Amino acid sequence: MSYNHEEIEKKWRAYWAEHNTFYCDTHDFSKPKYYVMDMFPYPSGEGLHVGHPEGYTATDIVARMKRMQGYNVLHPMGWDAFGLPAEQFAIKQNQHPESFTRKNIAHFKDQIQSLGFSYDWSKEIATIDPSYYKWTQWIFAKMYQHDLAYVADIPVNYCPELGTVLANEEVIDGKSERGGYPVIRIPMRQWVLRITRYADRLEKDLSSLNWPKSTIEMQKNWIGRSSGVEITFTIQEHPEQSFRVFTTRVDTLFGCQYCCLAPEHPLVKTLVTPEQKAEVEAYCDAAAHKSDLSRTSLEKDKTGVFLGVHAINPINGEAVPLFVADYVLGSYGTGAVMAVPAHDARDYAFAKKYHLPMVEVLKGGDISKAAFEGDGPHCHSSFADGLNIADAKRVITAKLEALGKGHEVVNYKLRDWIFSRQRYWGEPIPMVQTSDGKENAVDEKELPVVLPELDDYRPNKDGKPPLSKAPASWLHTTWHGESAVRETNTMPQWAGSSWYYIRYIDPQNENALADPKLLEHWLPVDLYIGGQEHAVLHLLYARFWHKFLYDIGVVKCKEPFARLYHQGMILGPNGEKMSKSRGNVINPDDIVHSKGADSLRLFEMFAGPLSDAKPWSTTGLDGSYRFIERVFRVVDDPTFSSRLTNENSGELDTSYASLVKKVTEDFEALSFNTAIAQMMVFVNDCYKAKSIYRPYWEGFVQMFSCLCPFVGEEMWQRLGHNESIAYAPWPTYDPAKLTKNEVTIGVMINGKARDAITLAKNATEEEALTIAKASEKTKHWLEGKTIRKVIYVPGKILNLLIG
RNA sequence: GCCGGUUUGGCGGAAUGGUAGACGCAAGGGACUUAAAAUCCCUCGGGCGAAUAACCCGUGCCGGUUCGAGUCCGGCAACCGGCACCA
Repeated sequence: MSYNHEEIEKKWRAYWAEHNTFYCDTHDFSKPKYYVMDMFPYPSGEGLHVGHPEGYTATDIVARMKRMQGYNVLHPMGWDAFGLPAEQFAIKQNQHPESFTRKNIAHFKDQIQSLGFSYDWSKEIATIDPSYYKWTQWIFAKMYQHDLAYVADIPVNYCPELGTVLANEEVIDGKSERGGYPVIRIPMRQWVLRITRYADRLEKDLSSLNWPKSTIEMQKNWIGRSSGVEITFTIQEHPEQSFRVFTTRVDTLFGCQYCCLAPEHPLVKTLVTPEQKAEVEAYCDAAAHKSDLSRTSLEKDKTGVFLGVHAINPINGEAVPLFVADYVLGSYGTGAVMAVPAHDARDYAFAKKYHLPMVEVLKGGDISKAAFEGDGPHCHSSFADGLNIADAKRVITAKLEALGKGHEVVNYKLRDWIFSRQRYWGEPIPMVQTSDGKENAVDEKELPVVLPELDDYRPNKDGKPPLSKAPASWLHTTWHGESAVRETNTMPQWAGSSWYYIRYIDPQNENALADPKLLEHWLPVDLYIGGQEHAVLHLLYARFWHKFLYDIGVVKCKEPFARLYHQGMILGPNGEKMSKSRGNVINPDDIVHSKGADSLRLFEMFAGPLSDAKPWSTTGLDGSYRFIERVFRVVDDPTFSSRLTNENSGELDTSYASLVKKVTEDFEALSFNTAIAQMMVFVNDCYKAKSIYRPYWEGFVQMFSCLCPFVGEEMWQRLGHNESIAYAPWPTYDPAKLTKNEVTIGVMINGKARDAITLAKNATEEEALTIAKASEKTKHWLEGKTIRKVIYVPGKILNLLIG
């Protein structure tokens, strides 16, 4: 009998299911809690990808270790099940997207269970369950009541050919991803969430998180906090009129040569002179029809039109021309800027194009060649002359404040979140419009607003949502006795994933998102692993909802995910991203069948650091399989198992202590590849040893079972245990066994490694020197030389400087 | 352009500032076998060499700090990811 992965995996999968091995009693507060979760998958028709098991294995290892360490571990899984592919499938096949989605979920679940993850399936949730989206809708309704949701006419990507609105991700270079038809921007009624109200907290609280630096930076950049000064300019020709600009470089105010309004700025229409009117209107019309993309793809070409009026610079009373220019964004700051050609690259380009003057107000560059954006002493700046940027900002701001013409402000790049989609397969937005045109949130007791069945899931040609064709019995309802019409927009896919970590804690609760006591105990999530592609959107949206729930007292902590980690991609064997078109896709089912789930898990963890992209390697997978066989042989093959003894000869003491220490630390640090390397070292040592102390081998099997749970359980049973290995107490080690009395250290001569000596760990410098001098190699190097200096670091190095 | 990350043998990768290359893959050799597979053991950065003798070179490139740098500091390059007229 040898290692038969199929038989072993089948046996233990059934055992875990039958014994409910991984059930987590969330009400049991007697043990410390550990909440570890994965980003839940979208159950596509394609089935599981080999990338999925990577992150899932990582969380599973940690979950298993924590269980053995005595934690009450919550390790759930669920389904992010609304989404476009199911809707498109439904349109094509003219059947409800739910049946397709449920089938995919069943397939995903079977695949995931074949991989031996220790999920507590009693916590399983799907975002498409009405019992789940009831609470997604509840959160939206609460947000509306707290003035965080509003309706606005927002330009959307509309594709006339397809007759539908598209998400930004579905628009590539101004054309629809499917079909390649032109996409235009037209305003449409949309629900919007006021995430901007949370911009400061979303930024500030990033510092409290144990998250990858890159992700924190991405979120910071996305939020885009920027502090500067708002300055009021009055119009020379209409002294009663004024506008405000935002600048981060108030120190250059004396260099302002013109000002620009965005085409959307309300003053454009009212200020423009009759002579300029035609040209300005044509310019603004053109800008309005440009998509964001084509407006920004113009990049270097800065254009604008003079409005015929002038603005007065409050710092020196100078009148400067006022333009409309589409390089100024209507949606950021005040929608107006002061232009300092000498010290801003964009203003420089614009001034060059229209032959506008420029004045250098800060020395250090050459403005005949380019704008100078560095620091230096100011000039042509009156009382700010000679000051650097920071000091000039201070004195000029103070002056503006004294004049009542300026004050410090903070701006954010972050925009409000367009939350509605003109699609069928999403959560209905729980709003109704009464005949007075007012928007009203559906009462909690009326939730959920269940998606109605439709005859036809296609979007309307006019871009109206599919739900507008819902039966009248659904569309027409009442609100507090008044007749009302239901909202037909649905929520984006991000909605359900913005709070699912809360629902896992208490998934059956019918009266609340979850029991408050449980929430207080279990949140935040201790470890959250998923792809970096969610670094901004999902992770920012979830933080936003969490902070809102904090504000209304639902959760007690400020952040949902204390520790976050991103797994790297599994690349094809050729080192390229896996894709059907490249023909380098590896199917996990094939691997589970040929080499077993344990081999797949072990390989993916051993291939390299968790966060790195790693190429698939068939020979590497074979290596993992061989290692499992090598391990299994110790209990399975009598020539090895006969070496297991109950008496400790001591020969594996150091190796075992190193193993336990290293594996415990590395698992905690998610450094699985090095933990596995140490396990291999230990197994190699066991192979060489005359006898293997049984408790050491059992400790090894426990740690190994976190990686390879099927074969781990099998070995545990063969070692004589009747209970699952999952709750066996985590191995400990005697630190004294780690400190060998003798160590080998390097001997350096003038900083170059020349020799190695073995000596007592705590040997003195004199002793080390004596031993080194007795060594042939060192003796050779010292011949005829004088030792000028000795650097001795006990246990590390002996460096002799000679001359 | 800006912000992050990466760069170490034939390959994946190890190295609290202390003998670079752990562990694995591939390759080569040996044992076992009638033979093969499997398994077990050994070798395996480059150069010079008969050598598992000695020496020299070596962690993308150029400099610096240090007794000592893959690791710290300054500059540069290439690649990957994100953002991109945000005033």
